[in-house]
Amino acid sequence: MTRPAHTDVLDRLHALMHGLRRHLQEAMRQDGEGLGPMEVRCLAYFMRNDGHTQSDLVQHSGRDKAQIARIVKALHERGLLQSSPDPEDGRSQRVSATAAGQSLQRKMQQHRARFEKTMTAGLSESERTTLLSLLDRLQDNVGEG
Amino acid sequence: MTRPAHTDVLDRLHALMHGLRRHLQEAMRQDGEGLGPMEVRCLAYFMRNDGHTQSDLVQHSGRDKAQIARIVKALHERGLLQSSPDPEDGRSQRVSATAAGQSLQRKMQQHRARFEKTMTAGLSESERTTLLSLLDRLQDNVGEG
DNA sequence: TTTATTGGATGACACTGTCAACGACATGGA
DNA sequence: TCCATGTCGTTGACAGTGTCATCCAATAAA
Repeated sequence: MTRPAHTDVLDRLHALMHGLRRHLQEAMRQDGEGLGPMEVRCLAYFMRNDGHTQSDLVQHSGRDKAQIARIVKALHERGLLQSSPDPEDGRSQRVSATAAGQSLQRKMQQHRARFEKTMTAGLSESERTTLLSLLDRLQDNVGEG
Repeated sequence: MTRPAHTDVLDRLHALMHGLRRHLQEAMRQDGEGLGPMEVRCLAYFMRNDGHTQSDLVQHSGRDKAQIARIVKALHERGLLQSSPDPEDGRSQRVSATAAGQSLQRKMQQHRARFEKTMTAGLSESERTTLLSLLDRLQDNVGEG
């Protein structure tokens, strides 16, 4: 008899992410002016790292630079990000969030925080810590390939 | 001073899934005849639930029926799934995996199991159990909306 | 100066997820 | 029986995401 499957963690993670995306995208549509999750993340990055470049974000996030370039462009066109040429490197643009971008990002961050709180409801502080550390260890195991 | 962010779990899960998708898609390209992850899942479902219908899978997975329909169709055209009309309901098709589908799915399942093993390397059995139970509790918290 | 590298933009494509609409069949009630 | 309503499955359309390859301009290295 074939064993049912040693993929419990995988299955759980997948199911969890599915419900998670639905929830967050819902919230973003209501209150996020139609921004996608990645756009929110990108905005958050440049709010926390004012004046960084696209490349910085590419390196930090591990995402494809094409994807980042398009997201930055879209946020720029919406007036949520602004860029100024890097005085030390003519290829780079130093990116930062506009006032509108900061305001919107704060609202989105509250959404995310509220959602995380809902998701982790019923977990004690030590359970939460345990979960975080376990997830980090999984991440370390798949990080380098 | 603004608090850094109470979205640690969210962030971890997101990062984890990103690396995870890359790994699995890589494996599927090598050894999976170009099947997408969802196609593999779908195939696995009909292998474990022989003779079920598309609707069963829709209900079980929570996915959109349009998505399921296209995946089933694709797998059908590749000769990995076969369907026969339901004698009790002229609208339904009873779906099952062909021999080729079963063989391929077994290979994919091994990939998934191996990957899960890599991912959870270094976790003791009790840690693994703890992780599963914590993930389930998160799932419960977001499951119903 | 010539060459290699890097930041960034763009095109192309695949996978996923979602919504709307449709045809075919099923079922309940008038 | 006939009609309304609901369900199974199909298809079209579209948005978001992830990836690869290519290109330009500017910089750094030879």
